[in-house]
Amino acid sequence: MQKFRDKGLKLTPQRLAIMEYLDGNRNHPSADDIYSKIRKIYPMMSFATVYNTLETLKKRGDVVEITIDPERRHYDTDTSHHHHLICKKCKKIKDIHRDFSINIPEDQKGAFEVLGNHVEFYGVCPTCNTKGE
Amino acid sequence: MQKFRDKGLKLTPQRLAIMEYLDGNRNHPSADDIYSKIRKIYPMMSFATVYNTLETLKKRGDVVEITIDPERRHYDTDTSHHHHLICKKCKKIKDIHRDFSINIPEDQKGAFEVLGNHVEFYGVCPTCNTKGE
DNA sequence: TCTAATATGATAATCTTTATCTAATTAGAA
DNA sequence: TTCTAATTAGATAAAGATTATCATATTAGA
Ligand SMILES: [Mn+2]
Ligand SMILES: [Mn+2]
Ligand SMILES: [Zn+2]
Ligand SMILES: [Zn+2]
Repeated sequence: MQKFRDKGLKLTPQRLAIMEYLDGNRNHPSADDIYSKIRKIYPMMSFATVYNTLETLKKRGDVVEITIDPERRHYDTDTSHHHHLICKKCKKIKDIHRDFSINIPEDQKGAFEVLGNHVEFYGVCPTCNTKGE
Repeated sequence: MQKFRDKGLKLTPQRLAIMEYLDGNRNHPSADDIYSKIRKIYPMMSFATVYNTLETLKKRGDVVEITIDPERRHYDTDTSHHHHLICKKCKKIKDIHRDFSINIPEDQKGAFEVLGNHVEFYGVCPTCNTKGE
């Protein structure tokens, strides 16, 4: 938490609430997840502030945006290089920590400058599999 | 094209225009790409019909939805298993045909039923790299 | 030709995300 | 502690993408 007290980042109650919520959170929440949860405790929280803060944290590299759910964006506080497993039914996102050594064949890469990769595994989580039938 | 003339799919001029546009298209167009292009020739085309048709084609398995651009959904007529390379600047999407044998380590998979995977490579395409500087 | 089933498209509605702008707050200097 | 410049919050509007409604038009067959 203290790691935010620098680079001219002003600390406000709202930011602190968001950062506290995110700290150690491995659920890849959406903006709405964050807003809904926090407003219960801090009803003065605004949606705009959630987006503003996420934008700020993203720029600082404290949070990374995940494009894996077509419905909405999710945010990850684990900024290390890793991959994800998403449940097609409940959209729960799980981390996959493993360094797959995948590289694009030279003939397909051409002059494209490849900066990174992300593997999305998809399927059905144990919970949904049980409930389903 | 003739492959659509079955399973009770009614052929309308609008659908034919969309299918013709998609046939062999490797650009992973968005709904808007499709709509914008087609309306020049068929001004009677409606956005709703584009979405309706994409939904129909998706259900039939003739088209697959791609979640790689947080701004909008893209559609792929190549339904074989393959991966993508996206330019962070212009959002151009390129196919990567290669079967990476990636599997989730057992200890991380647990009881999760994994149905597939998709690798997203990202970087900067030659065009954007040149223009950029 | 007739008809049942299906599709179109105008329109409204919903949702997510971004933009604007003023009042309030923060951090740091004095 | 007080003051002030810079930043932030949040109400609100706006923008975009996608979905829902539903009356009208069209299609595929009988
Ligand atoms: Mn993660
Ligand atoms: Mn493709
Ligand atoms: Zn699930
Ligand atoms: Zn590019």
